[in-house]
Amino acid sequence: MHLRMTNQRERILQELQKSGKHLTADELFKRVKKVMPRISLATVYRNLETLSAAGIINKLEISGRRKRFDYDVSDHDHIYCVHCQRVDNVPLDRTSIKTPSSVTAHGYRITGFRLEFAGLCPACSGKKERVDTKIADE
Amino acid sequence: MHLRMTNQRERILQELQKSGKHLTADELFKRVKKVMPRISLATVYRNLETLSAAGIINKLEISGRRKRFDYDVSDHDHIYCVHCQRVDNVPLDRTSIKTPSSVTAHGYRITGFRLEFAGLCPACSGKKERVDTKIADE
DNA sequence: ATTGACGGGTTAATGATTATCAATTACAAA
DNA sequence: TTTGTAATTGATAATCATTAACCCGTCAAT
Repeated sequence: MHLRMTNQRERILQELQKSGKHLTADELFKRVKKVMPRISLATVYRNLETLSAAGIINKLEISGRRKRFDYDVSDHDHIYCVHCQRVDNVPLDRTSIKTPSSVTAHGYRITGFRLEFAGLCPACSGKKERVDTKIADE
Repeated sequence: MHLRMTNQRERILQELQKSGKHLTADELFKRVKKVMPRISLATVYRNLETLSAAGIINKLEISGRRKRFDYDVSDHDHIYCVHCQRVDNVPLDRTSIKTPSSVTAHGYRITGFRLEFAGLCPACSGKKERVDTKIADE
């Protein structure tokens, strides 16, 4: 099952790579639109789904609502800003995490895990001092 | 800042505790409705938000779309079934996870982390054999 | 040329959650 | 008690992200 590289599919992929960021479908749509004004948002969603299903890109489901997509498919974890929703990579030693035994996991057959850090990005950390109290009980 | 315990607020809390599960707003709504038929879904959403903001219950944002609420506010991680969405606790030693330094985390001020396991619950694991292939590339 | 699968664009629909708003209730001061 | 004020409720509309439906165009194999 190899997949056809259509113009829009390729452009979506290119823009994601070029950005070097973890973009939402909507953000990517805006970028691609600049170069392909007639592209549809549905096409972006469809192709992001197709591409991630094919393992070419990575679909991230971070806390909060919108999915983000990552050109980097290698194993790594993420950190997101609780204030501006920005997402960055966290190069971390994942080997420290021991998969719990089936017993402790109520008999589940474990297929994977996800580690995600939360915090304030440099920009938001600087701007807001009193956010700390709000973050504390979140 | 203490919060007023209204009838509906208390009942929502009670039902969540009684269930012993990780329920969605909607599931909880159905349960509470049996005993308070006039309660509104919005009231359930509002109070779950209020209660979790006050630290009385825990709001879980697991992969996927719907939020779930947990009566247990102690530090623990979760596992969810990729097939039926069920969520269970994972008693795990969280101390094994080292918070990355600010440097590796792009200068973030880290406030917390979330570890979440995915898998097939006993029920779904038994029923479906060929799900494995589907799960594999997800 | 014909067929048929695959994408694409447009638009409508869905599902979860949040916002709005008028009516009601709780509580504290008079 | 009465009254003023603010919080809370129920009903409903709105929002947001995502997906589905639909029809049309393109290209590759027949």
